[in-house]
Amino acid sequence: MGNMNIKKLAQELNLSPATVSRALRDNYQISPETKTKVLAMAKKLNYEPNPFASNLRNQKSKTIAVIIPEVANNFFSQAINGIEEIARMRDYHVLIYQTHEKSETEIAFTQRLISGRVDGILISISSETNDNEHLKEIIKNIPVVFFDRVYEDIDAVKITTDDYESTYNATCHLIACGCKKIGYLLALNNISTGKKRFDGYKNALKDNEIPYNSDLILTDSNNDEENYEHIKQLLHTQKPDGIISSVEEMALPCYYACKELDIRIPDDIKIISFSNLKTAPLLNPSLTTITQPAFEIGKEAASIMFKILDKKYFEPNQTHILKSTLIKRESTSF
Amino acid sequence: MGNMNIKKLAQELNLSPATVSRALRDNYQISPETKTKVLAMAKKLNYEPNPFASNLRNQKSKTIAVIIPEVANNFFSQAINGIEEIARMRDYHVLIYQTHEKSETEIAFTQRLISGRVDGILISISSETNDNEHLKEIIKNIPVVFFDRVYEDIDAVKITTDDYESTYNATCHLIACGCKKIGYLLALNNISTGKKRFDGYKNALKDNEIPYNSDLILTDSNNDEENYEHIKQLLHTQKPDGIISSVEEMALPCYYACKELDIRIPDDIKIISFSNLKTAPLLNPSLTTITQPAFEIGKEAASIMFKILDKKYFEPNQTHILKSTLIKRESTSF
DNA sequence: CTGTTAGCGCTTTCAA
DNA sequence: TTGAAAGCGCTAACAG
Repeated sequence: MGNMNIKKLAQELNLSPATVSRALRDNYQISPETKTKVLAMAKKLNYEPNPFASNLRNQKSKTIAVIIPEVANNFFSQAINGIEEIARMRDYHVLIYQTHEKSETEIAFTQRLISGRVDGILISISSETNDNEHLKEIIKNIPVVFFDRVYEDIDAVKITTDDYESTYNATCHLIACGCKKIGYLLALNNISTGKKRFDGYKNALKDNEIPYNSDLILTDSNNDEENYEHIKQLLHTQKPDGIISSVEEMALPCYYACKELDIRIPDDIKIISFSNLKTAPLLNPSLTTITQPAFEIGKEAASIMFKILDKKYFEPNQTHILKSTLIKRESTSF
Repeated sequence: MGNMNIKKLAQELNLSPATVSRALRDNYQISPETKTKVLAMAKKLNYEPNPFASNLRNQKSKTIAVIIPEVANNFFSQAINGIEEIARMRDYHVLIYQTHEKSETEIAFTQRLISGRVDGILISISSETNDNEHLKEIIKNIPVVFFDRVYEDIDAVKITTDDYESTYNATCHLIACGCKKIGYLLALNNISTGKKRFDGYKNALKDNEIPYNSDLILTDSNNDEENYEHIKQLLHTQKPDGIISSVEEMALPCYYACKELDIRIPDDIKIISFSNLKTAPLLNPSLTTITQPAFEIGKEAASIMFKILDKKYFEPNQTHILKSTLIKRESTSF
């Protein structure tokens, strides 16, 4: 029977399209009888309004975009879960874009979105990024909420966790456990998220009067094998008795390397990592983690986006900070 | 400067909107000089065509929908990764919908999509589902590709893995390792995916002349705590020497239960599970897994969708089967 | 309470 | 090679 549309539906009912439109949108001007008739016929004929026509007419899309580095990541997939949950409650649609950490891809996506395809953008920036002119531009036209990985120098709402405190506390914890030579696996060091985490580590050392030693710092090389070799080297040559890993992706090869080098965790070395790995307690031994409330961050970011869209949000540049949890595992006993 | 549109852009260039439109779409009728002028101005003014206007006009959306049970799942997040990769190459947009295993939600989503909001739908069905009239309906209007979790009785393209062979081989492997009493953690038993996996187990037993014992079968109860208690009970009362888990979500509590009950893996019991957990080799001991090529399934599903959209696909009801891998871990030695 | 009409921004005949 | 005009399906003014 081809595609249904409001005109055909109106004909079927001997009404004008306008009346049908109003009835479907539960407009107060329409008589109850007409409404029920229209609704019944719409259901019977399986009518769904064409969203592009409405979007074009209304200049809004009932859609939000989520730009993230990677879906297949324990943090981001949980965050999407939270975002989608809120969006569904509002009958909004969710578009997903992965940058794979490439600044170029991020720019291309944001550029495409200035067309009005979405009512708002939730973004967690790529680690490669440093130039953010594209976002400063787009922010003038579309509401943007940053989450987890944010630009410090952009005026916008930001949802993060307490990156600085997390590593500060974790480092202090290791020191309290007797560690004297704590290595740091550094990632995201181009962006504030990574810088804050690193600062937390450095300041914890300073406050505990442990000298900072750059030989104990290993920077992510964005190449799995290379990374693994570097980690092995660090463990072998420096023999740290503690490790703080700023991302899960570096903690895991560190685990492998310890196995290969016969370094016992936690006796020879204690490892704490940012991680949202659900099986952390099952690892051998358990991974002590700084766990971010990923799901809640997603929900919070989406909720605030809807407040903005509803014009019910009045603190345009506020940063909301949710707390991460340092999860110590019984089985690892630290 | 408000929102740019093709009319303003045309004015700026002293051309008609029609010409500008053609130039932007690289129409052969337009002179090269005009094209370069138009392109330059479009870039300068940050012009992006309004997608809703084009979609309305062209009756297509450059968007595909992905309907899945859950994003925060190792299999599905990797599959999305594959889908998004292919979509990006074609400048397509990807909408994500999570059913959370609820049939009702699945129906609501598909219903909303008959409006033409998307050019195609990739779906992995919810485990709760049994009625699929909604999909039979929608399939008449929009191309649908099923992946991983499919309806057997719907005529459509399907991408799956070799569910039957996977559990058949895994079970044979356990038997070859000396297991005589193999339990089965049953999930997805309403849908063909789960049924095939279960059949593989049962037939492997039969072919090895091991009697089927329903006391060794534990059905997923959709409640984490309840599940955990049931698993503990199974382990305690039946004392199986092997376990096949049809989903990762049941293998992990089984691991916990073994720890609690002091059952040694793999000495007392050997566990094999469907799983796309990247850290499986780091578990204590390593989890032997049936690992599905999640990323490749996503890519394959998306590729075939685009062939369909390009009218270059001519086997409407074909099922494509990708092979899973039984990954044995050295450290577990089985 | 309902109908007529115009227009959202784009593309595509048809005409020049 | 370019322009004028119509229309995709919907909704909001305006009119009755």
